[in-house]
Amino acid sequence: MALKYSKQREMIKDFLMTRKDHPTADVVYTNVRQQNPNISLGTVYRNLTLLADIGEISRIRVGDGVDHFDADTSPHYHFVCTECGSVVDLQMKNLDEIVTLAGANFDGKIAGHVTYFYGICGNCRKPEGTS
Amino acid sequence: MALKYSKQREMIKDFLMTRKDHPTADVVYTNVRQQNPNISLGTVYRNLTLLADIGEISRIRVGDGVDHFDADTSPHYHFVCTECGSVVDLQMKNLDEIVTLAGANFDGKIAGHVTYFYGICGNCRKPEGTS
DNA sequence: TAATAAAATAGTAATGATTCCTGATTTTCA
DNA sequence: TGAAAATCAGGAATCATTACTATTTTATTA
Repeated sequence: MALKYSKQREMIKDFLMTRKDHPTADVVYTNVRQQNPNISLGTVYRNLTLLADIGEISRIRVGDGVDHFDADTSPHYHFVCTECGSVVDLQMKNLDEIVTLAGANFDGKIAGHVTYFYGICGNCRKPEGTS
Repeated sequence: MALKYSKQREMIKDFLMTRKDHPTADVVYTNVRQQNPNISLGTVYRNLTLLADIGEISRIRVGDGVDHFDADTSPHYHFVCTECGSVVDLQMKNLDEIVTLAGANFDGKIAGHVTYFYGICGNCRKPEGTS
């Protein structure tokens, strides 16, 4: 079970760290392939899952049927554009206090929450040809 | 495009209304099949999507890779058990004010939010054999 | 009520994201 | 260096969901 170094894993992590958006496995694959044309899609998936499991990256699910990945593991919220599908970070305070609200009338143990916002992003909002 | 009556659609909606939990398409399928053994899985998916599109039911995505459906379309929040995977309703106030927080430092237009909570449900929390 | 157009169905094939499998290659460390 | 363990490439398999098509239902209208 001991983790061993892998060139591929390093490339995947490095690529993810260069991106402010939150690429999908397939986007990671096509990009990393430009440096290493032999890397396989399975390797990308396996390493993204591994990195997420050990907490070096985080997996983002925003209901579009595809997992996104983020090299920034600090807690923060995301916005999904319903027009272009882009996923971007939001600058806002943490909302952990809502867990208390949720637990008030509940007999289980709430460990955390998942929140994301949706709407039209700044780019899609601008009409065509507006400078 | 006019909607026509369909026995299958009625059965699906009726079944969903009897459930407090939030069944997946496959659960709907196996249950409705007890009344109508000829119904096809495609018909279940098509009608669930149609009913969700016209707002008669709602589609719930809680990151487990499977869509859940809910006959209660009023806005409310869900809890997902990380142990047994069950999805249940939470009794708590609406959190729409967080959309304002999210929009404060953002140049797009935020239309809404998706929030769900996770942890251990009341059933899974109880040790075996405890009465 | 019969004819007819539109919508819906059953059954099956196709899709797309992701995971699994296998034999070959790397990494690690004694 | 040598060998065990981890990782890889490539491809097959899985699983939820959607698409396709010939047939059946529903609704409308003569």
